[in-house]
Amino acid sequence: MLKVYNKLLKEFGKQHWWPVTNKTEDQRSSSDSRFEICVGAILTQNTSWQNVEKAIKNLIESNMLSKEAIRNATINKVAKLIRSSGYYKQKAKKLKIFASFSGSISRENLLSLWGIGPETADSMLLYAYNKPYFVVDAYTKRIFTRLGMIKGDESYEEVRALFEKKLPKDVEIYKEFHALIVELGKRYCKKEPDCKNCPLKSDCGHAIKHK
DNA sequence: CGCCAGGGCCTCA
DNA sequence: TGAGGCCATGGC
Repeated sequence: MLKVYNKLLKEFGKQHWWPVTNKTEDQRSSSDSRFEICVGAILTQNTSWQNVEKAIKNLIESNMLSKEAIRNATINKVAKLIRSSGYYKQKAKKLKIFASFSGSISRENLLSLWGIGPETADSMLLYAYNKPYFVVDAYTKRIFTRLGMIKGDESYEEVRALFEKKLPKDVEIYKEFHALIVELGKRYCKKEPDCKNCPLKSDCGHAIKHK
């Protein structure tokens, strides 16, 4: 597991995922940047990050990227701004529900909110709140199934538990590893994988079978 | 034109 | 508790 991480880190370098907006030009507070990460986590559900970036840009330009602004806006107003991220009516509702949540941020509380499932909750906890929850996504399952390290029919929680058991409990490693997994999934371990050029081909039984 | 992207909810067995 | 349908835009 750590070997895979180190290989990917060497191959791709640091990914620096979140926070996205450059904090040089405006003095956004850390709570602003936290909220922005959580918004991104919701908007990117089953959606390419490019489409999400446009939506976030629209929110910023309308001065709407804050809990208060989203909480006080109508669903339609939010929906219009985030249209490019897809599923925009659902996501507008999800954003409003999250922006209206005033309890403490725990995994259990996040999961109790409509629109926040395990991956979104863990993304928020890890990237916005620096808590050691490993984020499992479709790429993670696909890649580690092909690597032969899981069977592929495990539940989200089972896969998460495996990673958290195998890896040192280190937030920075969790953040970087998940980002690297996404990068490998996008570049090589696609639905139709490009095994020939994959940096993990020497470790991967799947790559050997598929020439 | 078809396929898919940094999922989650609902329904129905 | 798990499979299948649904949500929707934009890039290639």
